[in-house]
Amino acid sequence: MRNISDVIEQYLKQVLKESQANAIEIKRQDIAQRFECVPSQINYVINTRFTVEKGYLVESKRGGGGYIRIRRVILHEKQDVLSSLMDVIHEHPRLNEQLVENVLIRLVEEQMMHEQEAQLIYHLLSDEALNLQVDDRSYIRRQQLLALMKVLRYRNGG
Amino acid sequence: MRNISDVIEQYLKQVLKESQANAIEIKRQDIAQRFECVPSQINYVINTRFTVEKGYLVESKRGGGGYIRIRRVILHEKQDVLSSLMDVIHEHPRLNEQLVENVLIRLVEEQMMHEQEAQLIYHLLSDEALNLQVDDRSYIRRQQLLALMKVLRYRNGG
DNA sequence: TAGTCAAAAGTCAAAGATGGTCAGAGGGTG
DNA sequence: CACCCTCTGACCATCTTTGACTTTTGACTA
Repeated sequence: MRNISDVIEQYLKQVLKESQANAIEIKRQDIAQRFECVPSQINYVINTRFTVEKGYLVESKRGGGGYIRIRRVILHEKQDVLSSLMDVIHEHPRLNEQLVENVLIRLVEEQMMHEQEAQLIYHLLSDEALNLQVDDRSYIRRQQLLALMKVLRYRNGG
Repeated sequence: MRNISDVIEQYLKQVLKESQANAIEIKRQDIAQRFECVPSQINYVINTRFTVEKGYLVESKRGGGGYIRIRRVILHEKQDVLSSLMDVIHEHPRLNEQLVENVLIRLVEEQMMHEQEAQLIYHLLSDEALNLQVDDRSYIRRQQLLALMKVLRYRNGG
């Protein structure tokens, strides 16, 4: 294998495969030392090889006792629904309650989330909760709906 | 376990669980000695792990015969859990990710919402989604958490 | 009773321990 | 050469650990 990133990637996937749980916890510094590279190389490997699209979820904690946790997740099969909804969200300059409702209803219809969850989120994104200028409301809604889509991508085994 | 704070946290929770009453009384110096750390480490553990929103109440007394008493708050009415959390949300000037997480975990523990719902909301309220100034983030989180409480109130028969 | 002292616990800021980011250098390939 | 990955290191953010200094409390003493 030519580059160190590929080697580290293989190593991490191997460890992941061998672990009972579908998750591993590593110390960045340890891995860097093992492969004699700078610590930020590990971030590079994670950012390029362990992305959500590829079915991995990464969490970490800094400070004493810090760690990086890599989890294997199952991607939702309806990625196309999500990307089409993301397009809608991007294209609309103004995101009003009606649009939020439509998006949420669609997600429920596609069985990507439960009625109750949609209900909750609808309230969080209501005009009442987002007591702001129209533009700011749109901004928050856009950000949060996109964040929602991101979570729904895997929404399984996580 | 990764760091001494986590170890002490687990220990205290264990002792709390094993005690008949839902409260324990410790001597700071004793705990520090047992875990070979400085006494103020105990304060750190208490301040970060036994907070009000997590459902703990801490009282103490200095001087001879001093102690630290940790009490697990047990609220029988869901209504009480909600209003206690609303108080926390109102009182905190800054609502960071950690506090949001604590509140959501508490709501799940108290069986007022499902794990997955908490997961979704956590992501909507993350720093990443709320890409704003600190104060604006706090404002949105406060508004939305309060909106959440409101929904949970009638959803759980308040 | 008031003052003093020692024995707790509290506070806070600095140091330590991790991980994250980003821009630029390095290197391989069409 | 141009472009796209990789690699590196300086600088940043966050969580933990430590210790000096402060406050509170109760017992003892004058």
